[in-house]
Amino acid sequence: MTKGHVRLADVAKAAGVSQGTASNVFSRPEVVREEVRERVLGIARTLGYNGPDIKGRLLRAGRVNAIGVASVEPLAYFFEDPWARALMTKIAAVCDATGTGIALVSAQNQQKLAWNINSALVDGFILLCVEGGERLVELTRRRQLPFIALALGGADTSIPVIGIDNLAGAAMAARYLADLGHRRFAVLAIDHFDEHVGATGPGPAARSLKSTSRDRLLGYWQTLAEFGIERESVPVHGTRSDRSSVDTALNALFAAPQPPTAILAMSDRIALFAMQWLTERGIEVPGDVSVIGFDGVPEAATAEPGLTTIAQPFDEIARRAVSAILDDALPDAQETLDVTLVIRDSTAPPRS
Amino acid sequence: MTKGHVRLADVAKAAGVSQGTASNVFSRPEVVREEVRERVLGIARTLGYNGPDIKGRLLRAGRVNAIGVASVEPLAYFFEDPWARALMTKIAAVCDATGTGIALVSAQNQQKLAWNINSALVDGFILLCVEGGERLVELTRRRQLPFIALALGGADTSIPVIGIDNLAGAAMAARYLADLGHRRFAVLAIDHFDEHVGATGPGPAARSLKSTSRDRLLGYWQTLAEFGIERESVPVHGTRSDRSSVDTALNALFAAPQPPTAILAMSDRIALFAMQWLTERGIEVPGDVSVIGFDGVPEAATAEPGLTTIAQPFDEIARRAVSAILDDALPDAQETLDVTLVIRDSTAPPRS
DNA sequence: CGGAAGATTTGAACCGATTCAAAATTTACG
DNA sequence: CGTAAATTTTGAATCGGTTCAAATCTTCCG
Repeated sequence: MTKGHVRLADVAKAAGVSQGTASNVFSRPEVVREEVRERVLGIARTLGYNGPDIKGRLLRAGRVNAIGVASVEPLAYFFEDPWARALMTKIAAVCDATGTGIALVSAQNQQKLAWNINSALVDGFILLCVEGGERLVELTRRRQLPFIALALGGADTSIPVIGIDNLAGAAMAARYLADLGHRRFAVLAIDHFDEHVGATGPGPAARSLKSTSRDRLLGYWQTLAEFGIERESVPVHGTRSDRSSVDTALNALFAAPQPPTAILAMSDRIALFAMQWLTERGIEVPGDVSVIGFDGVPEAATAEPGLTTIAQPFDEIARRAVSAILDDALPDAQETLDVTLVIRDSTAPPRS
Repeated sequence: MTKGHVRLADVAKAAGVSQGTASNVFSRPEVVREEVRERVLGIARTLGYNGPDIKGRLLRAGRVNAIGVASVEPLAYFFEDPWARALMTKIAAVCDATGTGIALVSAQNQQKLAWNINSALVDGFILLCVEGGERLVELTRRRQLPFIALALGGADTSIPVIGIDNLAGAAMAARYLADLGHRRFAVLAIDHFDEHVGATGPGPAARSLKSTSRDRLLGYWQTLAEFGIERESVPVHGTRSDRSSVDTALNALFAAPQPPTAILAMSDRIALFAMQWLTERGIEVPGDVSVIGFDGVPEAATAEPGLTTIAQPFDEIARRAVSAILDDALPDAQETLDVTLVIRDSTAPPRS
């Protein structure tokens, strides 16, 4: 057999045509005389040449036809986290329609992440900025490729961002429960803080938070205030978005003399963990306690009971993000999309 | 500012060194005299050059440091299907540890798929062969990169495959239920057939099936035979692995005069749909009907009740698959891994 | 001071294709 | 048949780096 690799040049020589013609046979066949085309293709087959190597083409064309989705979380995050999954599903659908590939970029540590971002073969990046978003943006910027950040709050308007109206969404959630008659609330936050914020008052909380959770918290507070509920009376517990930290928070919450009748969870993931905890302890949802989530992931719909939540327009986010990269249509300003309240069975008026 | 792009050559010229030295500054800094290195780096910064472009390096090095995971399903499949997700989670973990990227390859139609496989910038492929596996293998083969097929049954031993012992797994499932005392079984298959196989007898079923479902079916049959249960008496219903086709199958099944007391589902996904259907109709699991799945996806553990199932060693599969690509350690023969029975709460003795 | 050994730097080839102006060939037509 | 127009083919440049043998520069030592 042929040792080494067969290159286009080899085929061209063997077929007795110029490399330019050989190239055309594969990439613009209509321009080559049929007879020649057949011959070249024949020779190619004989030599075991299977069309142009993508690497050469790429170098020349400069376009990869793939977009990178990056996050500071480990790679498995894309498949494990409900929010990431919901988003990726939609992004995947859009990419599928346009014939674009998806490259997952991530790494355990910052250094590896930097390397991975620099060496990812993509035409641009979609950044999942759950945490440490600024750092991710910083790394990506260097790459000098189009990118768009998701879920990144922040003052820096030079960063193209597609976000959602966290403040309004949280307000909607709080208002819905307050309208149902609830007055004793508790918040389960996305971020983790060392002290239980509920105990230390609202000051440090607002300061130490990432913008997503800050806005959601503000939205809750703002609306509850309208109902005469003061910040200080609403315990806020940080979590790590995993089962055990949610359990810890709930243990503390329900050990108190006046446990909440309504739980404002900053994500569906946390809300679902909370529902599990409650159900396992015989606390009825929504009978004893109402739970409302945030995000609108598919799992919220199939949970038992169905989780009332604030739904993000994943479709729209995905569509805009992909088009921002592919059509180089980066938004001028930071785009903020609206969220909607989806009412299911995890919320009801408090037991009187 | 600099118009166009800054190339390594530009930096070299501006710094008054050869391109070779400039290259070394970035890729093998220890070989360049410190003074020169500093100067070149300084110039680079001034010019806005952020290190070697990956495309050039790639062309030369030939290695991408990414593996492709391909499937004939749409791209969203990777994030939506529980089995794919479970596998991807593990693959992602392994890749994370080795600093390898993941590129998702897939397409709506065969033609696009071929194109996508050919143009994916990867060092090798892991093939998720749920359906149409042979075609996928065929396409990938042309690419002349290392690849390994998962879940591909078949006689062709020239294809490197990591599989599981479907026959033994199915046998284990059937035996467990039969030992519990069940005698009236029904099978929910992964494949879809036009006619309900149960009605037409076992012949066509075995013939028309993909190897995975064929082996599982054979495993069921084989073991049930030991308990004196004949093939003909076990209805086998095809599904499309979606809610509605499972519903259809169950409707037919439970409309019969003697509905089954035990359901052998060929995947957890199907089993979970079945449990939902049963629960919604007030049929108790495992009180009235026992359900056993196959695969061992995470969702099986958190379902209510927990789903008894045959667990695949996802960890091991992922580890071997990735290493097969990265270390070019393609298995000589087809590897078959063992599965294990995981007993949860969806199975119990039949109501006497 | 001469020369060997070691440390740096150079320059050109190479990776595998695409592209395009110019040359060669074919076709069309008076 | 001659020539203009249209169609094909050619050849060399280019994409943006890496690599390595050879050339040059430093050190070190007798």
